[in-house]
Order: sequence, then C-alpha cells, then structure tokens
Amino acid sequence: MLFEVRAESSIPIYEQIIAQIIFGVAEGGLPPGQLIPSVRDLAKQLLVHPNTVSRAFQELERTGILIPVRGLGMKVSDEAPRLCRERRREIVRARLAEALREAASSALSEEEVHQIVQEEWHRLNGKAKGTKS
Amino acid sequence: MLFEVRAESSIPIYEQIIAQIIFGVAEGGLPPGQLIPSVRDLAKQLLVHPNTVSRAFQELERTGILIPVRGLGMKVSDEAPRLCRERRREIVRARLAEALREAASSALSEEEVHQIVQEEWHRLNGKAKGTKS
Amino acid sequence: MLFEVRAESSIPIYEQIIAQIIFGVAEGGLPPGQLIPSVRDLAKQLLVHPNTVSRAFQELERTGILIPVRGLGMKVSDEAPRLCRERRREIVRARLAEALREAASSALSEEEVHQIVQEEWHRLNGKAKGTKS
Amino acid sequence: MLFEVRAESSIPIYEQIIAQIIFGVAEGGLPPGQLIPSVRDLAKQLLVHPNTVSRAFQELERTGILIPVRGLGMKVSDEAPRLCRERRREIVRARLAEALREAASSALSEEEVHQIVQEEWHRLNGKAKGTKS
DNA sequence: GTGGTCTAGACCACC
DNA sequence: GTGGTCTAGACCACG
Repeated sequence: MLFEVRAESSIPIYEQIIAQIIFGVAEGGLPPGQLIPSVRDLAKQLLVHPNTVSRAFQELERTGILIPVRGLGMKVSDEAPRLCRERRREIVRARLAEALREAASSALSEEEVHQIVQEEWHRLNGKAKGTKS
Repeated sequence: MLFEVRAESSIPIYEQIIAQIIFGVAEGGLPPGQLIPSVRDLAKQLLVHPNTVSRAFQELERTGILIPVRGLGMKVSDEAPRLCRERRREIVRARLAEALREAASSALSEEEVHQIVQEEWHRLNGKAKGTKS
Repeated sequence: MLFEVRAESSIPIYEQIIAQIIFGVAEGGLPPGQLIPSVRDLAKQLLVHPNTVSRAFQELERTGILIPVRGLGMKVSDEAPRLCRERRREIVRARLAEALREAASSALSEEEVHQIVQEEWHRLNGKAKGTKS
Repeated sequence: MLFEVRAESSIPIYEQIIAQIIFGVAEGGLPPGQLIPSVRDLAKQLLVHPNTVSRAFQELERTGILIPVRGLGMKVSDEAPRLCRERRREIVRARLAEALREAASSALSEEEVHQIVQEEWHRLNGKAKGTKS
C-alpha cells in the first residue's frame, strides 16, 4: 500500500490522507486487522508534519475505521470495509457535485461539460495509470 | 443580471462574485461597455460587506475584465468577452479536474464515476432549471 | 490652444487640466488677459464632467493664475506667466523625483535608469511630436 | 533584508511592500526557497495592520512570486527571480514614462528635462546611499 | 504558529 | 454618487 500527497492541492493534506486510507480499505488493499504505518513513519514517508498524519488518524478513529491498539499503533476495524465502501462513493459524489454545480451555473452546455469531463478523465488515467491492457 | 452567493459554500464569497461576473460576461448578459452595479448596491443585494464586493471588483480589474470609470463605477472592458469565455472553461475545468483526480484514485470503475456524474448533473439541472412545460 | 486629457492615466483629470493650462501659459500660448474657454465648453471638448473642469479652474484662481471676469468667464492674470514658468519646472521636477526615488531603491544601476529615461523620452517624442526638422 | 514604508506617500502601502519584495528578489537578497517574514512580524516591523501586509502577499502569490507553505508561511518561488527582474524594469519604466509624458507636454527642452533628471538622481543618491568613507 | 476570509467602519480622492 | 485604502478585530483551517 503506497501513499502520496500533493502539497499544492487545494484539498488539505490531512483530508488527502483520510481519503487514501478509505480508498485503500474499500479496495481491499488494507484488510481488517491490518496494522497501518505509525504516525512517525507515515509522516516521514509523505514528508509532512506528524501532527497532520495524527489528525487524519484521529478522524478515522472517530468514524470507527481505525482502532487504536496499545503499544502497537492503529489497526483496521472489522466494519471498516463496509464503512469505507459507502464513504468512498460519498466522497467522490460530494466533490463532483460541488464542481458540477459551478459548471451548471456557467451556462456551458451539457455537451461542453461532458466533453471536459471526458478530456480530464482520460488525461488523468493516461498519465496516472498507464495502459492496463 | 441576477447575482447570488451561498455563504455556507467552501468557496470564498468574493470568488463566487468573481465567477458570476465572469460567467455573466461570457454568456453575453453583461456586454462590453455596460456599467455593473456599484459596490454598495451589490453588497446590499447580496447581504455582504461592501469590502467583499470591492475585493472581487479589484481582482477583475487587474485581470482586465472590468475598467474603472472615475466617479461612475466599473464598466465591462472590450476584451472581457474573450477573456471571460476562456476563463469560464478554465474555472470549470480546474474544479472538475480536481474532483476527478480524487475519483480516479478511488479505484471506482469508469462506469461508476460516469454514473455519478450523470446523476449529479441531472439532479442539479432538474432542481435549478427544471422542465418548465 | 488645444487641450486633451487621458482618462486612463493615474493622474486625476482635474490635475491634467491644471497642468495643461499652466504649461500653456508658461509656453506663451495663453498670454495675460486672454479669456479661456468656459467650463461648459471645455467640458464638452474634453468629454469630462463640468464639475471636473470647474475644480481645475478654482484651483487656478486660488493660485492667482486665472481671474474671474463677471459675465465673461476666466482670464489669464498678469502675473500668470511668471508664476507658471516657476510651477512648470516644479511640477515636472516633483513627478520625476517621485519616479526616480523608486528607481533608486530598485538596485538598478545608474546606466540602466538612464537608458530607460532615454528610451521613454524618445518613444514619447517620436510619437507625440514627430520630426521637427 | 530590511523593509520600510512611507505612510505619507501617494503610493499605497501594500504596493510599496509589493515593490520592495520584488526589488529584493530581483536583487538576490531573497533567493528562491527562502521563507519571508510572517504577516504578523512584518506588520509589527512596518507599524501597519496585518491585513495590509496580507494583501501584498496575496497579490505576490497570484503573480507566482510567492508560494504559500501551509503552516509555515510564504516562500520565494523558483521562477521568482526571473519574474521579478522583469517586473522591476516594468515598474520603474512605467513610473518614469508617466512622469516623462508630462515633462514632454510641458514644452521644456530636452536639455532642461535631462538636467532635472540628473539633479534629482544625484540628490537622491547623495542622500540615500552617499559616500560612506 | 501560519495565512485566509469576513465584517465593520473610517477617511480619502474623484466626478 | 463612485471606487480605493486602511485600521481593527473576529473567526477559521491548517500544520
């Protein structure tokens, strides 16, 4: 499981970390019971302040996705996969809805908006994931 | 030309005002030469502080979209339509790209993402524009 | 005697009018006793608000350069040529000093500053006055 | 790197701050990557309100000269030196051009104008830099 | 600690 | 009337 954050994004770093762990659990890369990297290690890996990682972990603990294990760190909870699959859709939907709201008020036609979505999606996938075939 | 802002949005009010004027010019509702509402009037209409409106106007002036006419107010520049059509696409594209980047990293399939886009788009349009017939 | 103002200049219009009358008197184009155009006429000619012209005239009257003649308008005073030749140098010097102060703090070398002065001066003269020969 | 503003100048304080940072970067006193003083510190040093400093920083960010580092402050961007050297010349040229335009319309001879430039330049340098020996 | 946004209200120059 | 600048101080998100 590899993590990465984009410091220049408008999305706060701690939210990027939260989203990545949620996505990782939803996808199955982080199964229940798995111990996740310590605050210090993850902070070093991501080149961010430990407080930032800590904040992400706190929030994930609050929502029942991570469970603290004394002396060891944090482990993925049993209900995490279910919770994360739900939240994954929610996160994606909320962000897209916000962007589409502005698109809708811009008087761009439905075709133009869809074209932009297509272009951006393929630009990202071509770049990020490469050719799957 | 009607303006409105959503105070609870994560997008700053002054940026919402900027976007609305850009969209208005791009759409043709604000033709070159037109005087736009005064800082004080618009502030009253939007129920925000005049400084907030003023800040939006100044950014639009620096971008060459609005031109100050001393003692009269701000007027739409001649190059504004071209500039605004460009920036409108830019704004929409940037916001969608940010949301799609996260969607791409979520391991949701292309079909699921497109379905969400469809759903949200029609939810917004059904709500905002509706079938008037 | 021809007047003109540049609305987009950072120098207020009424100051441009004041400067032009002062320069006109200093140069001899407006001799003592000469009646200058009325507020209304000059405003129409310059496409500015009559109040703006009026303000310029008031200031020129305050400094003894223009004298009101009841029922006729304003005439150039007898001391005007002397006063204006002094003030002309002063105005030019003050504006240049302000610009040079910033140039001095910019760590540009003396050569670079002089080069800019040369370039700008010739650009203006080539454009505004044409070939004198 | 020392900053100072002249409250009585006709140039707005926030623009003076902008110009000083641009000049500082152009000169090399503020190299890329360097963190500049915080809004609050600089405000205290200049005896102005933090908002005024903040406004200057934001304009420099929009121009790509400063980059916000969340939680740390603002750092000088990599392209800043190039951008600032360009803008420095631009600022100086624009202000001198404005002053020279008026000088040109004053019917003063080229010699007189150059003499004024010389006098003012040496007055400023004698005063500001002087011979320290 | 950092910067960002907003409200509030004063004062100014200009038209 | 117009916009522009500044001070003041609150609140927030982020690290």
